[in-house]
Amino acid sequence: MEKITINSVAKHAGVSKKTVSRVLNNEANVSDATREKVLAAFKELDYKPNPIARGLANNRSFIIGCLYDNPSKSYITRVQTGALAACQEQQYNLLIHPCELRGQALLDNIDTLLHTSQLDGIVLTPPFSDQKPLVDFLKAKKIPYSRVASVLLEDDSISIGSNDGYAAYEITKLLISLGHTEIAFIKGHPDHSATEQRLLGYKQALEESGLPFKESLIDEGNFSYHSGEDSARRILNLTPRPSAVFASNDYMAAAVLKVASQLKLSVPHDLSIAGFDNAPIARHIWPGLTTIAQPVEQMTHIAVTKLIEQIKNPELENYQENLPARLITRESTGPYRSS
Amino acid sequence: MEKITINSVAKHAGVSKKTVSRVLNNEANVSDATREKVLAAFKELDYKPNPIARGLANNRSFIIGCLYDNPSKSYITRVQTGALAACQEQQYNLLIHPCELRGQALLDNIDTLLHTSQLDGIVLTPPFSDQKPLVDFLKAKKIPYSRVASVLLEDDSISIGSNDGYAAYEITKLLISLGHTEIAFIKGHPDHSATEQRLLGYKQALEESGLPFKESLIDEGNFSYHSGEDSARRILNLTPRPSAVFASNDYMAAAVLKVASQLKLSVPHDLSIAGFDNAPIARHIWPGLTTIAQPVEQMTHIAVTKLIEQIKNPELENYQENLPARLITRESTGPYRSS
DNA sequence: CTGAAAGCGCTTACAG
DNA sequence: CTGAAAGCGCTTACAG
Repeated sequence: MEKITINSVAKHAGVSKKTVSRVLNNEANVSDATREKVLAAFKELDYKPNPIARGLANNRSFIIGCLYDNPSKSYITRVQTGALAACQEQQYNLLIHPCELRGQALLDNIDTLLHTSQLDGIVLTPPFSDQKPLVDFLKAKKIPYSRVASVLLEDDSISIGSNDGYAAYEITKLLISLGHTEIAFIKGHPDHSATEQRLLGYKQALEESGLPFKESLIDEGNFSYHSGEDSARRILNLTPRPSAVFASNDYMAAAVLKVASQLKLSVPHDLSIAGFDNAPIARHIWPGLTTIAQPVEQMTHIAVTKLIEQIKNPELENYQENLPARLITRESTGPYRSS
Repeated sequence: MEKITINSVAKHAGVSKKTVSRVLNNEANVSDATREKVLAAFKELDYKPNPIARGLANNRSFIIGCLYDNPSKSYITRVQTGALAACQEQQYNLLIHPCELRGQALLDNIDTLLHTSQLDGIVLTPPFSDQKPLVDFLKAKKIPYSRVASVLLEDDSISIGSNDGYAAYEITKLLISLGHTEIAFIKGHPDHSATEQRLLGYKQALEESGLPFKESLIDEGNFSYHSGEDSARRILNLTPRPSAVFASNDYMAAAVLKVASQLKLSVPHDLSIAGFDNAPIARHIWPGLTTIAQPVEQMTHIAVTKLIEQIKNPELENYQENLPARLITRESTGPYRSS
């Protein structure tokens, strides 16, 4: 069978290919009768426009790039799900680009990506979304981008956030309401702005409840399970031992649970544990983790949708939105008991 | 700044654009002197060929599609990692396409994908890689494809496998060598051919050791954590209670561990548990899971590399390879003790 | 409301 | 070994 192109359709419908193009792009200035004829031809010939030809004529690729560097597979999958849905709705393709923030020559890497894949736009996920040099680079190159981030900058870019600080505040408040006063905190990776936000929420909850902030209860993690194990060993050997631990993500919280088990501590009887992210592991371990669920898919979906809208219409003003997170209470947190 | 195209390079180097094209594609029949001149021009102008224009002229997109439908995020990520690496090595882009095997009109979905994204080829991961109708469809459409699969068909397609049956045999043998005779088995999702392969390996190990195969010890799962919980509740209430459980993947094995904890059974003292896949959860829970590690990234890498080679040279004969899996022993398995 | 021309940045024949 | 022409399947000006 021969190839069905815009020319076949034009011939079949008895119009010029420019007219076919108009119908294809939903342009005005086509009479209803003509439009009908062309649409009928589309159906009869089972015509599918060639996006490559379209791209060349338009100087567009209809491809959005998605940048990430995250140890959590479930987070990545959620980002992809949201981005993919938005792309499909608008007939765009999604190109995934995992890469290391700390890798050499990030900007070179991105520059090459932009050229070789001819991206029309790029969506930045944490920690890239908080990288000033990267954002400036894209701005200078005039590449449309949008950010899925934990902080809304006073930037003029498209950013979709979720209030990490407030969520951390809420979960700390929960621990306090259960009677805990010695609450350890495990920090995340310093490259992520969420790390600082979550710590701020923790501090604020303590302060509001009149509890002292103790530097000795703060431990450095980096979001990995392994770092959580190390932190847990240090924290659970403190005297007095904290009665609760709030880890900045669920992997580290799961590691705390493991170390607690090894130390024969019963959770939540001897120790309450809270995490962040609602990763699958939060419900795959026992006891399940009390944690924070963010609407990651939805955030990414909006970020990509707005990005494509801006690509189609560069005049569009920028868009910022903060979506709410949700506290999920499971079995890993319980009332304080003196030991 | 103006755009650098093949014309700019041709002018700069003082040759025709056809000659530039030859250098670009590493074709023969270019004098060394000319080649040098052109290469120098590439550098001086920082020329990057436009893949879209190339694609249109070639009737190629330089895009490979990756099809998957898998509940395990870590598996998906591993597949993507391998596929992405292979694509980048050969200057291809990767398009991810999660979709439901059981969804309505799979073939329509794929047909649309092929057209709207202009894929040059497609890599099938389980369970798609075992779908005869899908494979036949691609063959009829003459779309190059390759399979990452648990079974090598006597098919003429590119397939990269790993011997699931043998791995399941090995892990069952391990349990038997530890003294277990009542070993329950939780099956995976029926759509995956791995499900049957793993059961076969289990059976073979029993048989070889002179142990009877008991239908009552086999439970239906579907690879999800939830199904593992259900199976575990049934299995751990059997009389006599099995002293070991081999679950067809790690999520179900983790669920068995959870149910065992709830029933106050100590692992591995009262119950040994083995999984499959070496998912992150296998080392994130305590005790860690004895399991099987397959070289998923490597399998996918080879599958995509061979696919692209075949796209570039359709004369190439098909390629089949089986990679070995590896048994990983952790704390969840131990010697049999009578209760 | 409709169309003929030129062009997007490359490559495939075809000449020489 | 090198190049001028035509074309890939669309779209953007420009006319009418």
